[in-house]
This record gives sequence, C-alpha cells and structure tokens, in this order.
Amino acid sequence: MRRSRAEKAVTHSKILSVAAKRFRERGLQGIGVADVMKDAGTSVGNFYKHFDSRDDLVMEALAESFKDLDTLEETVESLSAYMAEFMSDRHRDAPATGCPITAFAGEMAQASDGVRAVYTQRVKRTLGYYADHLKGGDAGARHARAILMLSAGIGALSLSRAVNDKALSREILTVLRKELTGLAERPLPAKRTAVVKRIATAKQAGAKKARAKSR
Amino acid sequence: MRRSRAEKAVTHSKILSVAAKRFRERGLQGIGVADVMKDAGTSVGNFYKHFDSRDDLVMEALAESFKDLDTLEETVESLSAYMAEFMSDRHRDAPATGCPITAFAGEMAQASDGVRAVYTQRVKRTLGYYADHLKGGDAGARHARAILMLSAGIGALSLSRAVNDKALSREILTVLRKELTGLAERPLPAKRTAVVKRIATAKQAGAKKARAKSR
DNA sequence: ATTATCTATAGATCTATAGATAATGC
DNA sequence: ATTATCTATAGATCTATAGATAATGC
Repeated sequence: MRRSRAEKAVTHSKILSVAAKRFRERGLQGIGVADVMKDAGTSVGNFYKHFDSRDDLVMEALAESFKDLDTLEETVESLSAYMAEFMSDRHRDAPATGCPITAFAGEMAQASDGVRAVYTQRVKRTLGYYADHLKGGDAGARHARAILMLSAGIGALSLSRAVNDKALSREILTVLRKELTGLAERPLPAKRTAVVKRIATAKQAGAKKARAKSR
Repeated sequence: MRRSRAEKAVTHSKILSVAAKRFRERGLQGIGVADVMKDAGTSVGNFYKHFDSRDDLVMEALAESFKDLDTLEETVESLSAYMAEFMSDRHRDAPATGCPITAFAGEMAQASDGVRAVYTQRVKRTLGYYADHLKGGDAGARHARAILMLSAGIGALSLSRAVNDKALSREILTVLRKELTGLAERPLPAKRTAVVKRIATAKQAGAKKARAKSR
C-alpha cells in the first residue's frame, strides 16, 4: 500500500540508519541490499525507488555513519577526552555505531570514486578537528600531530578488534589511550625560527665550553 | 590429465601464492574461489581436492602472505630501516605483496576463529620483533612502544591507501615515516625504580632552591 | 587401483527489474 | 494520474559437488 511522501522520507532514513550500522558491523562487502531492506522493515523491490544502485546506498550510508562522529565530537569536553573515549572498551565493542574512518579504512582502497571522495573529505575534517584542539606549535606541526594521532587511533582500534586475544586487545587500548591523551594534552614546542635556532645552538655550545673549563 | 604428487604440490603452491596476493589486493570477501583458480591456471572443480573449504584457503593464504613480512624483516638492516620501508610509497602502492596485518586488520573481526588465530599469532610475533629491536627501557616499556608503532604503522598505511588525495596520502606517509623511524632509533628511558625517582625529585628540588637563592 | 585434473551443474545468494496493488496528491 | 510499496523473478555470481578422463603409483 502506498504511503505519503513524508512517510517515504521516514522509510529512507530507516534504510540509511540500518545500512550505516550494518556496513560498519559487517564491512561494505559483507551485507546485501536484501538484508538491509529486511532489517529496515521494507521489501527488496522497494530499494531501487530509494537508491539508484547499491553503491549509492554505500555512499549515503557512509555519510550517515559520520553523524556518530559528530555526536562524539559534540559530547566530549576536550580532545583528550575524545581520545579516551575513542580508545575505550565501549568503542571497541560497538563497531556498528563506532568510528567509520576506522571501520572502512581497509576497504576504501577498493571502493568507488564517489565513496572514497566522501570518506576522504571526512578524514580531512577530522584532521582539522584534531589540529584545532591541539596546543602550541605552528599549523604544520599541529597538522602533523593530528595525522599521527588519527593513524595511531584507527590502527589501534582496528587491531584491538582484530586480535583473538582479550588480554592483548585490552593492552592495545590501554597503551594507546595513554599515548593519545598525552599527545592531545601536551603542547607542541613553539615554532623555532632560523634565528631562534641559531641562538639556541650557540647557547648549547657556550654551556658545553663552560662545563669543559670547570673540570 | 592427472599429474604427479610433486606436481600437485606445485599447483597447491601456485594457488596459495595467487590467493595470498589477491586477498590482500581485493579483501578476504572481495575475491572468489573461481577467480583464484583461474589466476593459478587451473580449474574450479580442482579446488576442493586442494582445500576443504574456502575458509581453509583463506587460512593457508594468510599464513602464506606472512612470508612477505619475513622477507622484509630479513632484508632490512635495522628497525628504523624497516619502518622507513613500511612507510614508503612502494609499500603503499603494492598491497598485493605488502603487510598482511595491515591489509586484513579491518576484516579480521568478521573472520572465522581459525583465521583470527593465525592473524593474532602473527601480530604477537611482530610485536616481539619490534620490541626486540628497541633500545633501552624494560621489557614492558619496549612492548608498549611496539604496540604504539604497529598501531600507528598499520593505521597510517591503511589511511594512505584509503584517501583519494595524493598529497594527503604522501603527507601521511611522510609524517609517520619520520615518527616511526624516530621511535625505532630513540632509546627508551632507563627504568626508574622508586628509589631512583625519589633521588631525582630531590635533586630537582635542590636545583630549584639554588636558582631561587642566586637571584 | 588410485587420484590430479577437467567439464558440468546443483543450489544458494545477490543486484536489479517487471508488473501488480492501493493509497496519495493534484 | 502518480507513486510508495509489494511479490516475483531474471540473470549474474559464488561455493561446493558429481562424474568423466587419463595419467601416476603400487
């Protein structure tokens, strides 16, 4: 039986919501259109009235899944707290609602151009978010630290989910929680211009000379 | 036409060699038995005379793919050189023969127990390899740094392959090459016992007092 | 006699489309 | 008249098996 346009939009949202979860849970290649539609409480035949193709669903669901990252960013009171939550048991054990950058990192190389574009945009946004919340240094140094933190974060979260050993999984999270909260809190060294560097070098040389003399 | 047992072993090796590459290239779910057999130059029907199931192939091919990690470990002259190679354009652009820990990190959570067990064993071996080549610190500190390095390494390699932006991809590799070679070379601080810590604290307090006095 | 390989195919599953139904929206 | 949804199915693809062929190995 036909529903209203408003109700169609609700159906559309429901499909996206389910897909955003299932794709993260089972991988972009690990779940079919039929399963998604069933979980969304509608029929397979209805799918192509909502999306042009499966890849279209992947693209929209990917964008949808990023909303959970928005929520995390909004919920948390500092970059350090963000990192603590990112490296938590809770996050490891809830991939369906967890970080999509992590969930899809390995599959993105095989994804379509459209999907990769959506993904890449969000990687850049996240790097910006990290860099904006770091202290000290210049823009380049903050950007570099952001890259390190994102790489280490998604690598550790993936590994903690991948390994079959609970103790090791916990250890990975613990080590990286400490490391990443540290990197979030510790200010970057102030930018040293060429002149400042020359002065610092001269100071060190002078101190060394003084030590040598005093012996 | 039937071949000899020795020739069967060659066929088996060929299948594994192809599968080890294709799985890394396309993902564990991204390539079928028929394609592997075709690439190996043999027929689909012959597959189940070589493996009990597709999952058996995945398990053996995963073990096979780890040989490329052995080669990297053997080729390289130091952990720092290992990290430089790991974070190279060459490695990023050759996933088929590259690090399997990276290639399968995202899919491992959905893999069978057998496959995960093989994977987990190799993660532990690799952490041991890193820890053994680090300098200074105690065993725990070296293990922790190994976890950080592996996490950051596979995360960065995955991201560099995932993003659709060449400049960002290159930047990720550059930042982490510098960071990881640094972590490989920089000795860990010597273990500080409670007594040593108390002495160090006392020294600092004394120095502070002296500075205050001299003003 | 055994078996390494081949061709052929069963049976499941997946994307996508066709056509019917019945309610909405003009 | 349009369209949101449904049932049914076409056509491709994937894992696994059956049975034939022809060479190996005892």
